[in-house]
Amino acid sequence: MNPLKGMSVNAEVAEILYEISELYALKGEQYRSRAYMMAAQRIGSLTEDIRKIWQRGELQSIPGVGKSIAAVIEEYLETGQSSKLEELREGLPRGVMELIELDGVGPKKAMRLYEELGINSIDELEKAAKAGKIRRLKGFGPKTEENILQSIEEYRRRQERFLLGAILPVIDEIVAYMKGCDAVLRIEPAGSARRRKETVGDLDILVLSTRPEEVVERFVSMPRVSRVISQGTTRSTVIIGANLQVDLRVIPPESYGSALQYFTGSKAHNIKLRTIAVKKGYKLNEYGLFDRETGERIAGETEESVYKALGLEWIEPELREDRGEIEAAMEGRLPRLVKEEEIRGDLHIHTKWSDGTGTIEEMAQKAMSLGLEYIAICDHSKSMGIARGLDEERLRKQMAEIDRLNERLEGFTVLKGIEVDIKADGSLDLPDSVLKDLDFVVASIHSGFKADERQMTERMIRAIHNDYVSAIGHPTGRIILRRRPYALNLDKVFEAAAEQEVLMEINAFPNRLDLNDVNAKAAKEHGIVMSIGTDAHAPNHMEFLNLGVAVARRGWLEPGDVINTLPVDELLRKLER
DNA sequence: GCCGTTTTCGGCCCGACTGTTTTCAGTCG
Repeated sequence: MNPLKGMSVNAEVAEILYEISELYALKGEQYRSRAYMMAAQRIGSLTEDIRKIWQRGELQSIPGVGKSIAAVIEEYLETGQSSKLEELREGLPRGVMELIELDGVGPKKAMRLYEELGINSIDELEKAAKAGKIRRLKGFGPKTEENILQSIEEYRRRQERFLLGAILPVIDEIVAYMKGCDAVLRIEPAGSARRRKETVGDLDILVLSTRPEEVVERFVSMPRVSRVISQGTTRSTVIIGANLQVDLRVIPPESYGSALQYFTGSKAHNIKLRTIAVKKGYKLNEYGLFDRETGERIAGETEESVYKALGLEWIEPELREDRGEIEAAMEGRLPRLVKEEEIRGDLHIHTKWSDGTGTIEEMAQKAMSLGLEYIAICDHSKSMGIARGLDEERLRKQMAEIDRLNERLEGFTVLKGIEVDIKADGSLDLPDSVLKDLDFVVASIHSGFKADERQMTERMIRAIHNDYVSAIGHPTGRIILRRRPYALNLDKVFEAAAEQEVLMEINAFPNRLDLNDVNAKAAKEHGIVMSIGTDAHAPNHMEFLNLGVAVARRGWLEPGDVINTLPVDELLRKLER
């Protein structure tokens, strides 16, 4: 059974290259390792199916892919295997790879543990550490041994990453506590949270202060800190709760912009930026942009000043993934990203009629309080028995209730909709005779996830060809950290959707975010317009709209790419068939 | 292994912190 099944081919190829990169790192070939890492990262972000690029013979046009890596990719696409990977794996027991998962253990230590003590698994490492064998190695000591044991403990209860939606409230908590210290002049979350990545591995908090020690002191004494990993004069790392790592950086005021830039990342984005700096005779770090010769400060107070001095437009944090944004900034063709305040409605709402907890009116009231102008009620259809899905009769009743409610509401519209189930054969769970009377039809797959790619793709394309479908709901079906996307040829799905002018949903529910950023960008490139819906099952779920906007922004979407930026009358005109 | 208005060879981002070292290597972000 191929563990990569269900991933896109691009993700499979990236995965292979990542593993090769890690194996080279263990062998001490850091530059070769990095080359594979860069190529993997870039391929994971490609919006075009890599098979197409290969068929055109243009693999080497991908930045970071040269002759050798192109050959690895080609072999993998042809045979589903990589002889280079096999070869590297043979040279090293699998367990050694496991060791570098531990905090504080990198390729060098892992290899020495393996070569000198024959350790090739985390379990063996634990035994050796408990027996006091680690401290006897040259360059290791009692402290390292103790840290290894602690890291093993953390590794075992570690949750790889956290949902963005779960992390944002924690950030608010930390910011509020830190503001209680008057040495804190300004505090800002940076890192992947600022980039609004769908999952966050750890938190980076940036503080402006002229009294850094006091700030660090406040930081390590936060209420939920369970372990202090490091505590310096300008920098500290702690674990809060069971396993959330939080990094603090304290920066003097004059370096605000460069520090914010630096700590926002991503790593790949920053490396590229610093390479540009080097070529221009500068040095870029968290304190500013400096002339390499004279040491003179060129920029640093604002992020804009740093980008400008490097010949770039300022780049929105959500774009900073080295997915082409630096090239776009050089050429002045960055997108004008859609903003949260431009979203006028939520196009995927559940109510008590099926498995939601709010009435239609409660959902409308909440939407109004959020400043929205409309919502689309999209309860489940009948085959979702568990969710009390609606049959035609109940749906008609709901539609009548919405009509009555709309008569009472001013400056707000409740749209009549449905989240209709796409059945195994691609037909829909409700007849056209009722779908045609709705304003907004979301069609989604909720069963039969195990079907193969061809079946799944055909099923979805058939649904796209229904005359009354407005949008495909959570198109890939993935649940972040839990369920892989179903096998689907998205390229073909997007082609059909573009041709039929069917929307693709960006489902904003925290553990869905489906389409994701890369797929949203790919859909845009196919000429598809997207709809953002929170899939709210309770009134406060509508606050997740910001997560959907985050995905859209990370997918380079502009206001015209998102249908809910339209006022309700224009929206309805667009949806007419 | 990749890449090129300093280069087709010789570089490859940069600094903080820790633990082990008496001046630095490894790791991390």
